[in-house]
Amino acid sequence: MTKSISANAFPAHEHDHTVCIADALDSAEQHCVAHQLRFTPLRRQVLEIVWSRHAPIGAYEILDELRNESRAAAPPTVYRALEFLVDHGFVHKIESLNAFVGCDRPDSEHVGQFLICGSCHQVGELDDPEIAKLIAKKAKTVGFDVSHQTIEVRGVCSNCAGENHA
Amino acid sequence: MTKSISANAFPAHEHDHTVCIADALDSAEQHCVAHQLRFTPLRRQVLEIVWSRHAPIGAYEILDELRNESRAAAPPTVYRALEFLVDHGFVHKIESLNAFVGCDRPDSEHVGQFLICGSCHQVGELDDPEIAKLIAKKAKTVGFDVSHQTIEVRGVCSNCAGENHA
DNA sequence: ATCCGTAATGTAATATTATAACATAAAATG
DNA sequence: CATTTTATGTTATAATATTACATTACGGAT
Repeated sequence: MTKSISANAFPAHEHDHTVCIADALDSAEQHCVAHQLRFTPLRRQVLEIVWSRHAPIGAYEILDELRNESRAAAPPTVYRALEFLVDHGFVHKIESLNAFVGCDRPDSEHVGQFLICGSCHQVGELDDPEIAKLIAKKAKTVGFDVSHQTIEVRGVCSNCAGENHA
Repeated sequence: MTKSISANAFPAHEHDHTVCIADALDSAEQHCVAHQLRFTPLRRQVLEIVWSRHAPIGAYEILDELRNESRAAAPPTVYRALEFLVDHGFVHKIESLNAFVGCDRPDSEHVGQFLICGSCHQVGELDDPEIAKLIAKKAKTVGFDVSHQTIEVRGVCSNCAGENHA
């Protein structure tokens, strides 16, 4: 069975963040061991900060958190850690927000399709091959050969839609 | 017949820019008249600059052009004109580039799907309802109600793919 | 035509996001 | 343990975008 939505997509608002953060860090660590990547303290720390927010976080917010955790840091510190995390699929950049979210599926070569809730500001991640294929196919009809897709969708998640019943 | 790709998508590299720029300005002007929008000299000038590039152009590049054309200008001048142009569909923002491209179809309520050529840096615009519908449908399966889609695709356009024959 | 209210633009300052360049430190490799 | 590479520290600056407030131009009422 292929999951078409990430495990971290719009968890119930009350869910236990500590567990999913720990899972994500473990998963990243395992992936790094398996692929001979250096999961340094800084990279782990940045990934933990990203996950802790559980919503898109800006580079300078990460920087503030690092400093709160009494780590000497400047912008390049953060951007370099993010570059590593993005390159290896532990984090995605949301272009339309200039912000970053954690991804718990570093292994799959997925094209993230992001669902950005305008109410709770959390981001769910679809990884639907049908969407990717349709786009590639349509582009091909005009002779365009696709190498990468950026898909970011605004709207309202189910948790938030359900909360207006008052 | 519904066109699924914009007239401005990847014209031959030798095409006559002056004509498409003039067409776009005329089209924008007509739209503004019809909708009681003020197509001021500044807005026209910015739109013309955007179209002249015929590829994504940054706000500060527009600013430089304005100044070249001996118009007093500061960043807000540009960003406000762009806001108007984007709001009314004369220009789209390419989020992944922090840059802007002209659109020649202000009327249609289209969700632009942008094809960004990594070689010539031009941008084609698909406006394919199937893609939009599929995304909305897939999002719905996880309870997400879509209001806006940002779709930006990297790759190589047909003109550029054909140019490597040496 | 003149006044008035609104919308657009001018202007100065500053916020936010991101990178360049070079120095230092830590780790992997032979 | 010496060497090479990779990662991080540090300073400065580039690139993108907005806030706040002053001024001007426009559109509608009289």
